[in-house]
Amino acid sequence: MVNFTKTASDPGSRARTGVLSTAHGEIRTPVFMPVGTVGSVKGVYHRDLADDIGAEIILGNTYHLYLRPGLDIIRQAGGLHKFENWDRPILTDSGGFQVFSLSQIRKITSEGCRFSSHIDGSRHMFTPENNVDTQRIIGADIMMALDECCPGDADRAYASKSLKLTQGWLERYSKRFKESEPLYGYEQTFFPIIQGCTYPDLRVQAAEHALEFSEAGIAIGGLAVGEPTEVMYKILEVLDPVIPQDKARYLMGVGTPANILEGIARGVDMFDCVMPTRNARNGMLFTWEGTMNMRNAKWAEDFSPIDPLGTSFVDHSYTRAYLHHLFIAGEMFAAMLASEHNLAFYLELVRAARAHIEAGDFASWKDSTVKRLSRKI
RNA sequence: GUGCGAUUAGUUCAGUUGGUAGAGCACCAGAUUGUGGUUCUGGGUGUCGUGGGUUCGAGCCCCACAUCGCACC
Repeated sequence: MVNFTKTASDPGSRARTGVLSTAHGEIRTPVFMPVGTVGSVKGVYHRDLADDIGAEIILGNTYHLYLRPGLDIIRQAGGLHKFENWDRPILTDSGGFQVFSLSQIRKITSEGCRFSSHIDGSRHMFTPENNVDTQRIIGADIMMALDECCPGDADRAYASKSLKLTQGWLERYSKRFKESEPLYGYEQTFFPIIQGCTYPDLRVQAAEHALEFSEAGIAIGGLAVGEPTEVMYKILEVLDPVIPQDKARYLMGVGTPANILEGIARGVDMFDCVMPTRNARNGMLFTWEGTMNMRNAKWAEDFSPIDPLGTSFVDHSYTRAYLHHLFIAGEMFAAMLASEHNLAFYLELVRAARAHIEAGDFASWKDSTVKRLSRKI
């Protein structure tokens, strides 16, 4: 049985620690989940993901995996865990966000969403029912409900209409989930998603509805999609008292190191974001002292370690000058080293947060840390 | 040795009837939030080969020289 247990709370904030138990192992929260869209965390060995970085769970994406390699291949492989050789937990996003962000041609109705593939233009449709079936085939430990991600600047009428659609889909998704079985002999759970855009009353209504379908956890979607950061924090504060303490809270797609600490301070347990890996490929490193753009000429003759405070082996095995050279030369090794560093930093960040929550001094630590993290060096 | 062509940003090259120069790439910066190994934004970094001449004014016209390329002897 997939379940969440709260283990400690911080006296100065809403932060808490917990354990989410799944068939593929326990996840200690707060946690950051590296994104592995198409069955790979880009540029990182699974060995390093587990042992060097310390990832306890990674993501896969239903939209991408459905289009390529396709469900037949994944079923033949025995599920995504076996296919990509990862024996720790996996969470799959439903693909609702990708239909929103990637597909040029899409039509959303109460039945589901029609879209055309960004790969070959072929036409497809996701319904709540076939989305459950698809995530059963992928075999994720945690499946995500199909939802419509509302733009951050949507007006109230649109946000309200969109929310109703998401809620109708959720009811059908939950029904199909209960009526279906796992394919590979281990239990799966699913998280409903709270939408409602930037409107507090819609968010509360959305949370109350979604909680009816929540098992171990619940997700907060539709944030960090164009609205100001303060608005996102405000929504988290509105939702915190509405969600019971025994549900894991997953803030989807967020974010910067500062966003994560502020999210933890507002009761969030789980995060995922492409930022550590995508920005790594563009030469940006996150460190305890701030961000570094490794493409900048100032690193050309800096023969000190990549990050003296870093926990990854790459931080101490290679110099800044070398990494700078690799980026300027366009070497794929540059993206690999930077991705390894950034993910190791993100995981160290949430490990440190857990330690400070357990020590009871998270709030003050968070305030001083956020300032350091936001600098440019 | 002779003839022809070329010489403009780091590089490859544009540059109108003469009005003190632009583009791609590179380079230098910035962005990136449920990932299309992307993408986007901003920045011109110059002794127009050298020295003379014509002209109110020359990257452009004239002369000489230098260097490179091609062809011929």
